[in-house]
Amino acid sequence: MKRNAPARDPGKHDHRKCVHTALSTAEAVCKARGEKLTPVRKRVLELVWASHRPVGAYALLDSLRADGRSAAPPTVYRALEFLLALGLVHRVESLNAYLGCAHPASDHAAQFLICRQCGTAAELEESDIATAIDRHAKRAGFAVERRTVEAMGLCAACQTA
Amino acid sequence: MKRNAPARDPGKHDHRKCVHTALSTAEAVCKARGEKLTPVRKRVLELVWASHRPVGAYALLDSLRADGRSAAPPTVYRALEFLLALGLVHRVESLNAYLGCAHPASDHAAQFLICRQCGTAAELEESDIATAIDRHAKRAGFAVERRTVEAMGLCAACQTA
DNA sequence: GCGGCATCGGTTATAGTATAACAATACCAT
DNA sequence: ATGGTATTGTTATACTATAACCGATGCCGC
Repeated sequence: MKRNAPARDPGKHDHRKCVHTALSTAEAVCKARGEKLTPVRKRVLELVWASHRPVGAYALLDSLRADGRSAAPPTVYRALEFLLALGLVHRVESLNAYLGCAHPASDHAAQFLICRQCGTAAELEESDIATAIDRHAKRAGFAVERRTVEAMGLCAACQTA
Repeated sequence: MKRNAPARDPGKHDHRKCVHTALSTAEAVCKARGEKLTPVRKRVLELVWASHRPVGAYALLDSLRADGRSAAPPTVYRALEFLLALGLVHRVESLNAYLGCAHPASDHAAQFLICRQCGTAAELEESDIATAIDRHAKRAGFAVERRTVEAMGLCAACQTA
């Protein structure tokens, strides 16, 4: 699997802007919730947003160390825990990896489309998927609290290639 | 989380029969596909079916060793790989654990309802959930190959308790 | 200012999950 | 019996995650 190319065709979006938006939103979310976006947390968020691919915790750790920062696994896991709690990043269960959240403002049920070829992940936020799950769960008497929905396959670009 | 009680109210189903059915079906599936259900594989399947809870690979390993069998991680991972390939067990991504498949005959898209209290997992097989995912994926130009759908929450029994 | 408290990050150690690589064995077909 | 293939044994190691403890920092009330 290719993992080093840019996450999307660079012609198709300004990734710098992408990251900048994510960081600004994060500042706003933290302010609103009375939480602090410390340098470590901010840097981890920035690193997660460095691509549109889910990133492993240890890859983030390596990047922190490359910054010259003293870091150990708890450093990155604590930052991720914080960011996850605020909905600023998602965990991709089927990859044990983390992804920047595209819509952190809302307390949403997200779904992911993960390309097995290029590794990019797109985030959906379709309420009817969540609703369908909840409906069948309810029929079984089950009270849903969290949903994990991840589709593996090929993105548009990798299908043609 | 309670993890030692029986998976369901023992009055509600004959679990011995449950396991027996799973093993017979497995024999049939293997025969039909020209694969061998060796003693290790059969035993791992039986252990996975010992409860209606997802079981970790290392718990299976401990059980194999308790049998007096010489076993190491690859022993159980190879058996699981085999059983997964035949659709006889599922992997629950959000728990890194394995669950006997309730409907191994069909090549189905399964969904799971996992109780965070008692640890039991119920398997659904609702085509409309898969269809909803596929529909939104298609709109994004994404070709779905596998879906992971796992709902965490409280089962009927644990809600009343 | 000072003490007390809470939060955060650093550090070490360890738990938990999974696979690579190679050796030995069992099984089957000829 | 012989050779080939599938399976299992064995050792080592990689990858993912958390526990526990400590020191630094900053804030708050007095």
